[in-house]
Formats: sequence, structure tokens, C-alpha cells
Amino acid sequence: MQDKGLRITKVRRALIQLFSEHSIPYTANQIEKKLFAIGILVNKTTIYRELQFLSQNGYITEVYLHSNEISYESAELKHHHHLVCESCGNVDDVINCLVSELNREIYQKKKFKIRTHTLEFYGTCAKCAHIKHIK
Amino acid sequence: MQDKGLRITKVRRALIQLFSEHSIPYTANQIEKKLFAIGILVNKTTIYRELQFLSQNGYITEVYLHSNEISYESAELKHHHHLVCESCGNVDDVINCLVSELNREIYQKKKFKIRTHTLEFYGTCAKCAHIKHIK
DNA sequence: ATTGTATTGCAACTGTGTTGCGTTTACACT
DNA sequence: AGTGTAAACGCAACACAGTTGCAATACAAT
Repeated sequence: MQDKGLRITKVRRALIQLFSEHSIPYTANQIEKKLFAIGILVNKTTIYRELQFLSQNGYITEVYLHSNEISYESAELKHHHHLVCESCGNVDDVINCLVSELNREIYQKKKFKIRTHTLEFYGTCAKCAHIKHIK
Repeated sequence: MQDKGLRITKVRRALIQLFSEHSIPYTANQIEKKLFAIGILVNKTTIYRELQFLSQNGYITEVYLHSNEISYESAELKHHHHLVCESCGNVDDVINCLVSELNREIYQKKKFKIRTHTLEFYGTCAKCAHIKHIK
């Protein structure tokens, strides 16, 4: 990492550790709270810049789960998609991906070259379905 | 539509017509410009409220194509997905959907009940690939 | 024409994310 | 260890999508 003349600061180290330990996507705000909880108080500008930095250098990738907030997750995760519970907001992963087969078909039909795609599922997780049942 | 005590105003009529004539998703800003172009000058608050209204009443549906802006498209369109060109921003449709088969599988494995899903492709459209080639 | 209420415009606000700039800090090199 | 330099930082101010409260207006039914 220092190959490119990049420095290892406490924020950068903490973020890399966070993303390597958890496969969940985080927003800038969630990260700010996570860092604060372990005693690291950082300006939000720094967090945004650090997320941009890590994203541009291929350490993390952007995920669009909600309309107006960008989430980030480790770039080292296997290609996968998300189960987003509309009740509690919890996010889980699905590894299966049938979509890759579509690439050739879409290029033949539309001459559109797919670089990447997003596939997100919205619904109710097991926990919330259970809670609703109890009520 | 008037059944529910709802009124037909010029903005509402124009929006319903816009969405019925075009199958493309529009953002609030794009709609503001479209309306202005046909001589309808509306406050942005009205547009946001009208989009909320049409969405809640099942006339249009939300689409998340870009990180920080909500797009809307007619709710009467067949279930489909989008080809978003990362070069010119143009949006095209794909009707095929292999994903529906996943619903049962995901419920069996994860007990997650899928209400809906999004599947968006990002890449380069034929036109832009051609332009790049010429340059 | 009158009236009740849905709809509108305006202004002020919220929240996410960005930019400019001066200061601090990590790290390489003496 | 001391020092120079560029990366990283904090702060303040900003940009932009979207929301809210409230008073004014417009629709449609009587």
C-alpha cells in the first residue's frame, strides 16, 4: 500500500480493518459512529475523502441500497447481492448470480457493453416476519 | 381517479401524460425542465409532492439509477430493468428477467420474503462505444 | 356564485456530500 | 533524532436533492 506513496493513518487503518472484518455495507454516517465508538473522533469530510480514496484505489466498492445514501463494502468479497429488509433495514448477502449469463445476450441484442450490474432484493427478513406474527 | 376525491390539475394531467407517453424513468429535475419546455412553470416542491402522490397511489414507481437522485417511471410498464450508459447517461430497457426464479430458492435458504427487486446494468451504449472508436 | 378542501408557492429547513484553504502529521531522507 | 515535503486533516462555507409549515389559491361539488 505504501508503494504508491500513501500513508497509513489511524483512520485509514481503522477503515481497512472494519471492512476486512465485516462483509456488510456501511454508509459514511454508520462509519462515523463505528469509529467514535472505538474512540476515534474524525471530521466527516475526512471520512468522505477516505471512502473516495479507498474506492478509487480498489479497496472498497460503492453499493446503492437506499435512494440518497451511498454504502461501501470490501472490494475483496465474492460477487454477490443483497437482501434488504424493508422493516428493520438489516442487510444480508446472497452469493448466487444467474445474471452473468445475460451479458452476451444483451450485447447481441442491444450492443450495450455491460461493465457491472446491481441486483438488490427488498422484502421482509425472517426476524421481522416473526415479530409481525407475534404482534 | 376522482373517485378518491382527487383533483385533476394541470401539473397532474401533464405528469400522467408524460409518464404514459414515455417509458423512460425521469428525475424531479428532468420533469421540471420537461414541464417548463411546454409552458408549465411549477415550483419544485409541487413536483416532489406530485411524484410522492403518484407513487403512493400506484401510478408511478421509484427507480434508483444514480446514487443521490430518485427516478420515476410509469407503473403500468411490464416488469423490466435498465441499461444505464456510464458515458452519456442514456437509459434503455431490458424486458427479460431470469431473476424471478430466485424467489423460492431465496425464501427456502434464508426465509427472506422478497417483495421486489432491482436489477440495473451499467456500461457503455452502442452510440458511445462508436464515438470512442472514432476519437 | 359559494364553499370546503385539495393543491400550490414560498421560505426556511434537513441531510448527504463537496470544495477551498490553511494547518497538522506521516514518512523518507539525511 | 532532526528536517523537508507532500499527504492527510479540520474547519467553514457551500452545493444540491428533498422536506415541512403555513398562508394563499384553485378545483369541483353544491
